[in-house]
Amino acid sequence: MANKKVRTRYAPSPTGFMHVGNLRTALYEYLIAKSNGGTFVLRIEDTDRERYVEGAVDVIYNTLKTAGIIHDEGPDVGGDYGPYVQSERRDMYMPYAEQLIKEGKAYRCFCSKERLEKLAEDSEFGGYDRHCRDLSDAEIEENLKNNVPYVIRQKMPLEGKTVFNDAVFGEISVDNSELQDQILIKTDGFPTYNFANVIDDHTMGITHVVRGSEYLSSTPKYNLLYDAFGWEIPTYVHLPLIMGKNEDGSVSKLSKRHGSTGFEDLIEDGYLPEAIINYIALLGWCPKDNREIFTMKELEENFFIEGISKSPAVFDYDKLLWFNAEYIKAMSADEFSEHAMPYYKEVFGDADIDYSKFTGILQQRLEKFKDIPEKIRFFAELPEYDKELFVNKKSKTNLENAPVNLKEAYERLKALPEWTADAVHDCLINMAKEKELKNGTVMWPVRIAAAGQKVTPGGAIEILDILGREESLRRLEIGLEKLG
RNA sequence: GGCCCGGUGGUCAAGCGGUCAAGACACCGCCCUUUCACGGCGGUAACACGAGUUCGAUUCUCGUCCGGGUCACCA
Repeated sequence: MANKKVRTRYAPSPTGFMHVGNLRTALYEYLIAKSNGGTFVLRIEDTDRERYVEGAVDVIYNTLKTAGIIHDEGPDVGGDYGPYVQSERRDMYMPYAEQLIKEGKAYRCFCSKERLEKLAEDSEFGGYDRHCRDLSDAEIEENLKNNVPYVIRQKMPLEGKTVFNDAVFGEISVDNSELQDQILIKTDGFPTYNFANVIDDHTMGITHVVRGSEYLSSTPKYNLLYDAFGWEIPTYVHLPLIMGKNEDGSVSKLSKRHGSTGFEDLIEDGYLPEAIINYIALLGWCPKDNREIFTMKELEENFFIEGISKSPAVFDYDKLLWFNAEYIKAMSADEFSEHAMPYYKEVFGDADIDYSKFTGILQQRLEKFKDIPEKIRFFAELPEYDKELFVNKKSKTNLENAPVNLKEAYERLKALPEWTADAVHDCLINMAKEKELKNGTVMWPVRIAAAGQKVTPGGAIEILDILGREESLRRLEIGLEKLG
């Protein structure tokens, strides 16, 4: 086994929605494969036609692609173990079930739905009573002849335990008496999810079955199937659940009521794919050196199964936001501008503007690109504001000195031969020095007049520089009017 | 309810018999500073509980409690 090449698979149902829990499962499957030089397979489990959603498969492709989780084999890229869409494999399951019948490990169950329902109502013993397990050959022949619909069930051992070893949770033991004679093939001839899963995983050579811990207690059923066929049981890697925090402080499995839980929702909310991946990689896994920032490549190099945690983790949007800001800060200026451009345009339309200056003031203080418009809107239009904004204790400004200093600054700026950031800077700093004032005493009223709001990205000098001479002076005049 | 799993600060988490119980996010304070941020420094805050085993338990065992998962002709 040690030498066997690792193969993992991600087997989503096309529902049109990629939950972050599923995304993390896909990520870990990918990382387990890649960190071992293995192969990552994508298999689409679309047997449930009733749940079929138009375009849902594309959502899967697009999500994996933008997330950087690239599969080596799959419906779109092919491979030696196809087909990779379950509905195209439907004919291969029945022979396996029939083989089990022949070997006495499974049987046809002719029980009607009504009988089963009654059974569930009547007894506190929930489950099938194995009524058809020991039908005589004659009875079976009779039913077959009369075309009585049937399912195929597996014969579970009546006593003993099934024990297996999970790579994360360790040894798990379940009494066989807990296990029902599970259905392998449904009345319509289609395999159940569990059965198809085992057949597919085996025939596709999957070595590591990675999935959420909700499968932990049903894993013995899978193993009994592997045993029945005499197949090697794969390595199981069960992942802890991702939880969401409820308003009352309790936690439960992450769902839509906790906020955005789909990959596309998160993107829509302004989170970068790299940040999302980085964050969820650490939600349930910890590197040896406790590092936080990882590119996908670095994750591939550092991931190891023993680092996976057993306990469920609460999804923390604050931490995700921090990752997002880190990724924004780490961008080159050009990269930042490229991401920011749609938002710049949202505020300024097609105006001819040197946006690089915006990038300069925004990059270090931005958490999400979608926050840009609200941060720079005041450049496009001076907001209504109250003159009380000119009062700031720390800068030692008040309604008495603000008009005086603003007036002085205005006159000096107006006389400036050229309007550059340096020129404006020197002008205002010199004024403060000459008047023996704190820099802030001069800067504060200027910035307030120029911006019309208390909090701004960048200071007075950057704002004046971006606004340009004409608009700057106009705004300062408005400020003086307000104060006068 | 039966069965399975989990339980270190508000959150993510290191730890794997002997530590003053790391680190990150969030929060608070200070510094830097023309606001806000960024950055720097510092702070508050945790081993669910009770028995064992042991010279010594956050680490091992059992019980209790709490939390979650699972018991389909769904996937």
